[in-house]
Amino acid sequence: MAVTLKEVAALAGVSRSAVSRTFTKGASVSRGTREKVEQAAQELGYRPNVIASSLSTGRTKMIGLVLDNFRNPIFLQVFDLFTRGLQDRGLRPLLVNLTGETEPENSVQMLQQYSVDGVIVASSTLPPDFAKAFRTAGLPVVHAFARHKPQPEIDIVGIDNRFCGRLAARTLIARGYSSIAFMGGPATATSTRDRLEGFLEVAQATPDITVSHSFSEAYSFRAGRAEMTRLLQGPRAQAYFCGDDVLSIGALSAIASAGLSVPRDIGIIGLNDMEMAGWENINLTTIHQPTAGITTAAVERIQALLDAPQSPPKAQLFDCHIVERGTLRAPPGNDQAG
Amino acid sequence: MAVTLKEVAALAGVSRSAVSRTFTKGASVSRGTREKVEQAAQELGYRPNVIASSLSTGRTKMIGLVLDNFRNPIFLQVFDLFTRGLQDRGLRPLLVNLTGETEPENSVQMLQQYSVDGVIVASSTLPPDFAKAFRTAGLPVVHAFARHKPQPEIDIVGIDNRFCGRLAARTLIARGYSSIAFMGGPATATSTRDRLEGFLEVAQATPDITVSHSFSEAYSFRAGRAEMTRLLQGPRAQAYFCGDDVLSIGALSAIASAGLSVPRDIGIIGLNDMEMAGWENINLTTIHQPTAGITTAAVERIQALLDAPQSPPKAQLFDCHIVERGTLRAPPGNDQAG
DNA sequence: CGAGTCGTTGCAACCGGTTGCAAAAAATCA
DNA sequence: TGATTTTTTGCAACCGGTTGCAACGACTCG
Repeated sequence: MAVTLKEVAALAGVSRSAVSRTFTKGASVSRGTREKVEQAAQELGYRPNVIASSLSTGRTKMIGLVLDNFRNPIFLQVFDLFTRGLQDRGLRPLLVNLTGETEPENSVQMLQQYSVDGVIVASSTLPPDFAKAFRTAGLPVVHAFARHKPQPEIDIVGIDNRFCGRLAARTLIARGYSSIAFMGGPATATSTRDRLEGFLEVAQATPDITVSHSFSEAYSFRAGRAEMTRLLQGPRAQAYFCGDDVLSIGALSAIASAGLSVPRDIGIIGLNDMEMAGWENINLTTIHQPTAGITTAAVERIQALLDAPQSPPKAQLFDCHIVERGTLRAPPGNDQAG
Repeated sequence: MAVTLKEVAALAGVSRSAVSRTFTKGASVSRGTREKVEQAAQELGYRPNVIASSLSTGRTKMIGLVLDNFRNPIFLQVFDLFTRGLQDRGLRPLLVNLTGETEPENSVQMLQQYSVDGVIVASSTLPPDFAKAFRTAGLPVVHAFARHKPQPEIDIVGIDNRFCGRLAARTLIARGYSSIAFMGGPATATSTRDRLEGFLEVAQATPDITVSHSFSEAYSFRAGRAEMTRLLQGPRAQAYFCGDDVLSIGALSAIASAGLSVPRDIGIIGLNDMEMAGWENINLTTIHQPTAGITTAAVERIQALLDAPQSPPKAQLFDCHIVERGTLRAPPGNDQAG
């Protein structure tokens, strides 16, 4: 159906090699030949077939994009950033939806069958070994939103979740909350475990602070609402660090349903700073995760790996900071003028 | 790097054809040969390379998935459904992010270069001709969330937006609102234009009803909030049909910021029934769009087209219905018991 | 036991490109 | 101008598979 190199060669009156060379940059073609070929190609509407050329070159310019979270709206943005970032560099995302799957083997085989040049795993919940399976199979891989490790076995880019946990605890304590809690995502998620660790580290090192924690079933509204509803039935903390924004929003709705008010009765701080957190009817104080920086870095890193597959893995960490909105009370001694 | 057919053939002591045939269902191989080959393949960890085989078979099992909206959370669900639907049928989504792009040519060429077997365009805002470009180029295509047409030139699956407009108008009128308005998405979106038409059709045909309309800049929270803020500065309608849920949520936040209450002061009805609409702190009355049904139908249709590329295009329409929540007042004469 | 069937197998060509190599053509130099 | 170097070009093999075809062997049947 599509026009092939052979037809172009015939029309231009040159060999197939000549046509191939005009479309391979850096190859040696004379001005005259190039013009004849370009003319013929133009006329026939010829475009070289990437798939066919990949057989000899070993490059498909396809990148496997592996995702396992399609519930959290933040991933829509992640999606957008990844697909555009790849496209802008002439790479094509071949998608793998991992929902429910935890064994890497299937994905590895599938992506190998399609000869992708590399793989980006975007998930904060997958176990650290997951991405390693791609590397073991010989595929360049970078794990975005990964758990931090000083000497990683594969390339990772993300945030320091323990730091975020500490930041949250310090912030709550500085606001004068003396009874604080962490309401995490799923107990199995590495991101949640790390955030908890950092949170406890600071809380337990500070005198006169009561700290507790619990987990939700998923990083989702429903899970957050359910967990906060449950928490409100017992003795409650003064402020909660929720493992994620969407979880926070679920918690906020549970609090509202219980007839309580934020930040008057309870303080909430989230993590991610997703777009919704800034919506006026949500107005969530949260820790900003630089999604754009992370995705860009991941794309750049995978591209670098294509050229130098053997370069030693490194970890790239991005800074997080508090975005002040309306779900925490002001620091004590701070006159709430206005 | 990866194991090839040749190596398996060598280890099994058979010809390359024999190996190929054991992995091609329907091909003729004796029991003995098959066993030898399977044994060898197992041992080496061989998987046939789809890319290579596509050269002869003309099938890559890749489907181009073309999207242009990465702001509206409903598309995260659409994404999930499409990628899983395709995967479940052994197809692979190759993603095209169309943000900002309106010319189909680039996407057509790109997807042709990758020899995708078919294309799914998922957008309610693209002009009807967009998807046609793929068909013209010889690629099977189905347009999901497309504008309805009785005799389409390409396969479409979606909802009847004019019907939804009429349904919204009838609902508002039945609730006793006498001054109603449509707050649409972008004026260029076909979905918005059609919803408006249906809305006006009913409103104008009903005596003693005042009707008006306006457009937002995009299907987004910010656009909805901005437009409703603007509307509240003039004489306002009693109830608004917003072109989309996320737009409705923006409108709700503007209304709250203005110190007004829903549904007491203003009624709102949305469209989509995205997950968030059901969140207790949003609780939006809306028209349900059967996203799952649409995506499933689109995937099934594209698969059918792979086998019968010449089958005449058809339009598949899905029914919509009202989901009653808390942003419209009860019908008049209906005692609000409870 | 020989002829006729039928399922199995390998050869070789092909899918749409790329690329090493050697021959041909063009450019450079003496 | 002829010899030498450099550039351009086509041939042919290859990337990893598939498939038409003819040869082969086993099996059936008369």
